[in-house]
Amino acid sequence: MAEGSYNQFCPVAMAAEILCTRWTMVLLRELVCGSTRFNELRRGVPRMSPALLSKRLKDLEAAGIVERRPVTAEPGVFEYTLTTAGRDLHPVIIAVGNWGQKWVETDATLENLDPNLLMWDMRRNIDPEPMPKAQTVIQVIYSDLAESRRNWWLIIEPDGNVDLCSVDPGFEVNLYLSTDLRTMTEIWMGFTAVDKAKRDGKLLVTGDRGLERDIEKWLRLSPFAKTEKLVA
Amino acid sequence: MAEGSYNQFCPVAMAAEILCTRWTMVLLRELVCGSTRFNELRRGVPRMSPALLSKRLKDLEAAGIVERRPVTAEPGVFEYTLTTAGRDLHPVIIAVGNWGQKWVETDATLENLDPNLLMWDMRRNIDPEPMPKAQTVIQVIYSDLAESRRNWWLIIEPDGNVDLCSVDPGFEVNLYLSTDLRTMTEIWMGFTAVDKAKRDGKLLVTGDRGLERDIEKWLRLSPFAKTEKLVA
DNA sequence: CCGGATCCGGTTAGATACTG
DNA sequence: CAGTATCTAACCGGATCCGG
Repeated sequence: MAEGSYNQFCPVAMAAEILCTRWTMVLLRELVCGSTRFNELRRGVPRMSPALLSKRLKDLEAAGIVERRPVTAEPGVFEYTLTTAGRDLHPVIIAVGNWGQKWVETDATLENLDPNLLMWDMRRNIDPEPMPKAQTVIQVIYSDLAESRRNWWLIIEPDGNVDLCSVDPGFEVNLYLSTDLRTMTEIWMGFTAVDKAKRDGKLLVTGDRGLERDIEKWLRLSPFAKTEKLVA
Repeated sequence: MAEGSYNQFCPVAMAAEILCTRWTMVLLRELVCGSTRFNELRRGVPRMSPALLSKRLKDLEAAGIVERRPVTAEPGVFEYTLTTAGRDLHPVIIAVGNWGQKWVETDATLENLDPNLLMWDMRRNIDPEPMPKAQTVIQVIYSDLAESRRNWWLIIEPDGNVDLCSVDPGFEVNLYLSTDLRTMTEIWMGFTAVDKAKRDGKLLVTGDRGLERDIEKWLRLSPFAKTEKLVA
């Protein structure tokens, strides 16, 4: 009998033994979202110690959820990918996230503002389809933050790849979003509409008129933003 | 900022902070299944210490998932019931359980045999509808277990209420199920069919012919038994 | 009996630093 | 880049005890 076991044959308990240890669900979200490298995963779970991340990845591998493979082109570098069983956790993540969006208080959520996580999330959800077919640079300015976390650049390449920089890449900027971190997070979460933030003077959009007009097309919100919120 | 927080505004992380602490998912399963009293809950999570159960119930109450109310008829006795937010966790439990049924190895599951939990689960899933409209007593005999855990009686009252006894209640028995704990658990989990267990001589059913014939009607299996299993 | 609270020893997680 | 090592703090399990 395993050490940390609940000793219950019920599939909820058997699954919870694997899935409901500290950080595991958040780590799985990162994996489901497509992160594969150790340090890429670290960026998605910055408060998780590397030692624990390493242990959890081993546990998930032992559970048949994750596969660890050396990257042939880069010696000493490894890739963590979900197995079929791991990809099948998607409905679990969705169910947990939907419940959180619906029932966790907005105020509690907004106590955890983090520009790094927010920009990282925005980056991987940008839709390049409605963008110009040339390189496009969007600068986000959080006027309430200290210098080192204030300015962010999203660079959308013609091939649709999106890069994120926190230091000025030196390219011409096509669109500026000037706001504060809380407002941008509220928009991302679906708590506040882009139009309302603009009307309230909390979001200032300047630059290319086409990009500004299409902002609700290319700036995709959190996958859970559409879920109805039932508590304040 | 809360102590054990992941510090992530993502709804998966916010929900996981509440739901993915040790024992919580299993406790929620008990609540979803309808247990309301402290000691009734203990019976569903026997390996959880009462101190931790008490703490978790407080946490769930603070999270708006559980309501604790004194039972008016019985002073000093309390009832724990799910709020609307708590009942809305049903899809989460189902998603976790389905994943567990599909992907946790059968052998791992069957390392956690427990006649008490099994009978407790069977009790609350008996369907009285296809049963005779008189009191019906079913005795389950686990021939591989020690005396104290070998014999169990399920008593189905005419009104559909089902009682479970581990000491002989003295009633006339209408049907006997003689088997071993692993076989009965395999049947309950949907790993083995009743017919196959009978053919293999691992389950012996004697007594009322009508009850025997209808066994697959009134003996409802685990809610996850229908989920396809994809690993050995 | 019911509904916990208390104490103590072992395990787990966090912080930080360090290595190939 | 991809992790280990080490130390400390928090948490958990098990037993016991207590008031109504």
